[in-house]
Amino acid sequence: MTQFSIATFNANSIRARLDQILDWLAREQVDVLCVQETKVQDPDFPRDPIEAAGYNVVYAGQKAHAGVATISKTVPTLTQAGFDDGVDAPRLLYTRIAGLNIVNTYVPQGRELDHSEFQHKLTWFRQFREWLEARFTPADPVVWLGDLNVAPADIDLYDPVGLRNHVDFHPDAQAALEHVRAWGLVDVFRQHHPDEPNQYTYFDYRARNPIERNIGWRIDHVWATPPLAAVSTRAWIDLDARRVDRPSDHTFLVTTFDLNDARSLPRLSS
DNA sequence: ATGGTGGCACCGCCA
Repeated sequence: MTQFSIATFNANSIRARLDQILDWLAREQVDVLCVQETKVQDPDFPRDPIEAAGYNVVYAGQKAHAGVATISKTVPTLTQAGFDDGVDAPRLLYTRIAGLNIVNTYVPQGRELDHSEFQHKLTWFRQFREWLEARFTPADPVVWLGDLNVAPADIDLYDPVGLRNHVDFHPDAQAALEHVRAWGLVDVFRQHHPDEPNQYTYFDYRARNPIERNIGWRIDHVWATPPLAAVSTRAWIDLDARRVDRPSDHTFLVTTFDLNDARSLPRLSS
């Protein structure tokens, strides 16, 4: 049984986390790693060391903020950065790999409820659903993953009461994310871990010992269309990859799929 | 604890 593994990681600067990423790839041997917050403009992207490690990489970035990259063992047959208007290029990177439509996104965080960036966040989700609708149907093999900057439910963060009005947990943000889900997506991590608490992908390193004190959020996600979710075999959060000497605040989130079970995967051939 | 740390910019901004 061939397992196809796809991971996501908000690096908060791919140059600062390059050693961590290369070490992790060497150990986990995933087929695809989607990276967010690369924080580097394309001419300065560290593609040589990634290719030297035996991986292909495509990327769309800008100076200092946002930016996405998709690292893969095989070369994507299709690549597109950003929405069609080209305005949001550093937040969305679409690739087609092994017949799967892989959408790597870094959703706007939103800053504060009364900030225009929060409206941008809500608009972004609506725009993203339209982007999906224009290209795919829920019968296609589509996987959407990345830093989605929303904890979908109370179980997905450490203090659902105190953080009710946080931009990553506000009902408006949850509804905007739900609007995308309702197009036809399944939370693959939750599918494998229903009702399991304390499964977090983000630990704010402004708090002291956030992992030990469980100060976490599940805001990074892997969502898939039903036929693809149906052949997912596992999903897990890799807390061990965190570096003590240079801690990242997000973790690696990994999902595997059994692509040999292709009966339910129409249009899988690339 | 309305702080805290970390990254990259440039001497503040963003998360």
